[in-house]
Amino acid sequence: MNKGKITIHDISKNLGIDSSTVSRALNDSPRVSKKTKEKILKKAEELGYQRNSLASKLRTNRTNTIGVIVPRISRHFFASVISGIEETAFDAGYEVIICQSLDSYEREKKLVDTLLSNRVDGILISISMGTTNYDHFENYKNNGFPIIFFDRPCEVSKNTNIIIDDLKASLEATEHLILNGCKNIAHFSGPQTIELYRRRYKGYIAALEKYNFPIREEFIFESNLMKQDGIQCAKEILKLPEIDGVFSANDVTAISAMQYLKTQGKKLPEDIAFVGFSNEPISAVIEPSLTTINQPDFEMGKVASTLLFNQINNKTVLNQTTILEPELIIRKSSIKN
Amino acid sequence: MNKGKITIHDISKNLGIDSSTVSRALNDSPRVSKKTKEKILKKAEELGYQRNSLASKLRTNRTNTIGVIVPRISRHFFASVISGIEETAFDAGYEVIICQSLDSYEREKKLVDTLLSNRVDGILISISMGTTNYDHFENYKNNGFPIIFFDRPCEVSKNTNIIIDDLKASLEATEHLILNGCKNIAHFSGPQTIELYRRRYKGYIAALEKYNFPIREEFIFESNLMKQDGIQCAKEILKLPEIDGVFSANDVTAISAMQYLKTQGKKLPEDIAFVGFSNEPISAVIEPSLTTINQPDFEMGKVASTLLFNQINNKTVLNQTTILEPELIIRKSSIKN
DNA sequence: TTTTAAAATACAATCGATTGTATTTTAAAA
DNA sequence: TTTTAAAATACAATCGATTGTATTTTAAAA
Repeated sequence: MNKGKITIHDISKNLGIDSSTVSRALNDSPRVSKKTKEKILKKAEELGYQRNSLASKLRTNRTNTIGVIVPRISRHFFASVISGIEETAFDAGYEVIICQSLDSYEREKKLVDTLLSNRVDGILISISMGTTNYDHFENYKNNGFPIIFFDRPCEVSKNTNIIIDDLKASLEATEHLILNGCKNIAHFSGPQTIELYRRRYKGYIAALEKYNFPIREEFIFESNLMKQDGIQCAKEILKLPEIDGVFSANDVTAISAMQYLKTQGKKLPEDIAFVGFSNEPISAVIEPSLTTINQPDFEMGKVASTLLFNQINNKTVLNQTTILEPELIIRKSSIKN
Repeated sequence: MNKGKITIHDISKNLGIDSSTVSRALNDSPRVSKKTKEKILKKAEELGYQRNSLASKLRTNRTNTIGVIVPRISRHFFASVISGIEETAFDAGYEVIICQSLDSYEREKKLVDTLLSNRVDGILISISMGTTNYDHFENYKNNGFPIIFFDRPCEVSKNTNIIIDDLKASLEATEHLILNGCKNIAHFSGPQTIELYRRRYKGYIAALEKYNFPIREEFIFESNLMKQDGIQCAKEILKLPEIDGVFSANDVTAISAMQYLKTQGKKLPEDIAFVGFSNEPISAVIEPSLTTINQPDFEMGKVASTLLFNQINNKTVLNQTTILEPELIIRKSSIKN
């Protein structure tokens, strides 16, 4: 029936009140009398009026919307960051548009474009693994558009980044293996094009150096840290029987490696101890349960969004890196009795 | 510097070409000559023009955007459904706005409202656990607005629902426990206000009836199926030592119950066999690995979105339920040697 | 009761893109 | 070279809400 949506003009005509007054009434402006407001609100309800945000956003040049781009929403870490963002956003009266880049550069670029054409007030992004070119951010940053990078920072030029102290956490994780008797510790590393994995790598190296352990290139396995990469790494490890500990740059790879090694008759943690990174929910329930680094995910979301809202409202761009503290969660996979 | 965004009017003035021609050129209309198009495209690029989707959507009364509301994006099942939706949407040239209701009725209502005020062309929704009142859908449905319900259908009046065959799957799951020697099978059930959990409950009952097993009320535990509910259920089970099998309406509860029972010295599956529902990734890696029902998640997303796009474009509302086939994945938790 | 200030409401322009219609330009036909 | 049809471009209205300014109404003060 009622094909065309009800507009303020319908209410206006219906009541013989100018649409500007209707608009002000619906926005609870003090310029409209109580009596008129009530009449308008009642009629709006009656006609099933629903504000057209597109028109409102176009006119006011303010969308009260932010965009969030993460590699994948299914990752527990990102889902938690998003929860943190949404909580802050809700309180601040912002809408949140969630997007996943699936770690593809092309997709990420397209998403940034779509968000901007929808005139979001700011963007929070954890850049995709496939991204090595940052031009699509530079343009907008130069115009003072608020973009904040979290977890996986933007490496070029000055930006507002929110990261965790990967280096320190990785050093601690590796040190923990050393203190638990590991002599030959391998590292499952991610793509070195990504700053975050370089920091984790550096933490591993720093721990070895601290204890005067030799750095052995053949103990370092670089991959995309997917499930199948873990199996591949595990196979390589079996060729190097002296390896008695692994610090993996994420949980997923550690877990798939562990599962494979178990099928090959390895005893964990007795033969090989493991420490992961991220504290995926799965880590707590596998056997042996995985020692890992817990990241302050929810907090990261809150911090990132709070900073973004500040930038949006004060128009002050900080270009400053905030570092949050992660925490080593000790479980069974790293304790050789 | 360049505070105000570039519009077609800037290009228009800059080249002395009317803005309508600029608009048509940017949309590759055949009404503009090749030469003019090239000139306009070049200038647009040069000025860093970016279309204002808000204005475009307002004018055309078409947003090419759909909204998706799920209880939580972190749930593997929903993340996969979303991937399916996004794939179809991408091919069809639609934007997707992802929202999570966190199983709250209030939040869900607000999200529906926000999506509609942003004039999405249609909505895909898996209703929240907290939702028992469906008025917020009825209004819009009556106006012919395309809404499709998936996984957790809308129970009132006629709607387009896409569900899996929960009853059949639950029957199979329970039957599987019976065939593997379980004599006293408990059921962890969800809120009976939700159709989906009623169907799973019915499947459980149907299996018992098929094999002439008595239905014992004290073996049926209703909860919200969260992690802590599983522990609670496990505690109850310990008081009923005759229970030798459990069919749980989701994996999360099954897993936390299993973990608790293990700490209490129970042998799984020897003492108590388990079958879950959902095939969460975690199910494959716990010990014993959990037998469960795999739902065609990605496919559900594709089917739901395809149906939605049809409704949007043909204006034909089907009000028809599509039932997809789930699959029993047999792992170790249910096989008593 | 008249004057005046304040309160309430109306008028009109605007945000940026789109689109039906009118006008101008170009090229083909006479 | 003039006429005519087609191609290209310009004009102007519109989508729905907002907002600065102008006008009208109301209520208080004189």
